[in-house]
Amino acid sequence: MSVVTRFAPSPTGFLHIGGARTALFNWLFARHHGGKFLLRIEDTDRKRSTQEAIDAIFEGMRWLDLDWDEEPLFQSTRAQHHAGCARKLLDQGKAYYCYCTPEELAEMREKARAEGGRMLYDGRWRDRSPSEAPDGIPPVVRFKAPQEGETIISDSVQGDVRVANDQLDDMVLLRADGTPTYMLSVVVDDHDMGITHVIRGDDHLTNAFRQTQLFLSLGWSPPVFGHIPLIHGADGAKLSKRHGALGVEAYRDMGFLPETVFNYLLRLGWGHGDDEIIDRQQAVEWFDLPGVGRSPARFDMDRLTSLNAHYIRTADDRRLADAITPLLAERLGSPPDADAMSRVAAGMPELKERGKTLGQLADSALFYAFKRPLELDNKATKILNDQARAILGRLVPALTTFDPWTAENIETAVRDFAEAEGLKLGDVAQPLRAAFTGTNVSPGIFEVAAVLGRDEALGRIEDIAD
RNA sequence: GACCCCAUCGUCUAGUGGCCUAGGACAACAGCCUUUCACGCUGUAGACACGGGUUCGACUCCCGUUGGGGUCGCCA
Repeated sequence: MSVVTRFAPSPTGFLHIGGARTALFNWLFARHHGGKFLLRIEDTDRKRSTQEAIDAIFEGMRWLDLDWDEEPLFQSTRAQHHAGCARKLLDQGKAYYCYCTPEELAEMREKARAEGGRMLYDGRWRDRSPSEAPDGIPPVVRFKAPQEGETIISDSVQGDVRVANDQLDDMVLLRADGTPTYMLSVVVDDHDMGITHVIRGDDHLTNAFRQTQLFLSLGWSPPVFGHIPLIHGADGAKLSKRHGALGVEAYRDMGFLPETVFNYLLRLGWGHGDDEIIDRQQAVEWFDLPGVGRSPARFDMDRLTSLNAHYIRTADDRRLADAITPLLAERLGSPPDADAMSRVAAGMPELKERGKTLGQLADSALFYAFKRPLELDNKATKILNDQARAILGRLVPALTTFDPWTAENIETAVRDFAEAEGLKLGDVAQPLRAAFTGTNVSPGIFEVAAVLGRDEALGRIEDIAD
């Protein structure tokens, strides 16, 4: 059997981190098994669905490079067909009209709660004749669910889960206005799309029972379910806006690389021995449902950040320079010029060892983009006292006597100078750093000097030296 | 409240009855390296929720308790 999975978000908001992981697992599972990964937009709630949300979902998927097969299916376009399936059940006596008013249902739940039972529909119209229908109340169509026995799903993640059928009520298939509900639409679409594996959040586990019954009632065999545990916030509760549950684009904007988010999400609830750094190719090869854990995982920003530091360190220099260009422009107040950017690119091998996010990377690269004379921060000002300025003044001639201008030669020159002057290397290096960068923290100072070039380097020294 | 799910270091996890004096990673702490900051390296601290079984032997299997989570819409 060839595998077909799907990701079916409802476009009522951005692609949040939990949804992204669901998409990731579906994508991985399909790719691992050489099957198809489909996308379905569940926009049946027209009031809450927006084009912005649809765009955000597509964008998030592309950012993570989760490519889908075939054109995305918009569920709203299939409403007629869904309703037809409900009528078929009606004709076969597997569904019925219910004339309860919302008030009546509210009262029913109120009573159930008071009596300590489940807040279920009591099936009061299940066996009543339509001739008893009250005037002026448009009915909904309810599914005539089995009342005895139990429903079992063999979940690929959770194992066999069973529930007594009397714990499940007759769900609404068609609303009073004739539009299909989520329960009906999902089942019909999953069937029509040939979905073999439904991988989704654990919060859908109870829906799986009802959907299984519906599949059976329509004469179809249900797909294999895999309910993956939810992602929780640091406090252990379901990730919500309260916890800063953000869209993937928010993580992009915070300076995280897509491969970081990919790797992080992958390791949340799934593991492969002691492996931590796993690229997409390796993930496709290794991923499978039996490896997915059953307990919820908490979102950990520290770990995400640490992974990002790793992926920045190993990323291509040119790509990083391009990625931080807009951030530099923001900080400078205008786009960095070509000279500035070539220095930034040249300095990238050392810079990327230090930045944990693209924002930090931009901050640390900023001094390369500055124009002379540099503005000194407090630390640099403190370092550049009269004595330090005098030292730098005497150092200048020593920096003009050798070629080529390489980190190695610069280091030799500075060390020789320090020795000749009876100074510790730090007595020269720290003032140099302050002069070159305007601050007290930077990559190795000889590499910085080399990247700046002799003219720029000497210029920056002369700007502050006596 | 009812139903369902879950339970190993602070966090993510390895572990599928003996390889476990429970391994790795992040975070924490100490140190080394060093011109600063990182990186890197070394080390320290840190967990099988509890109670019963089953077994020659349980982190691993069963039951209960406790704790956490999810679901109970004419939302998806």
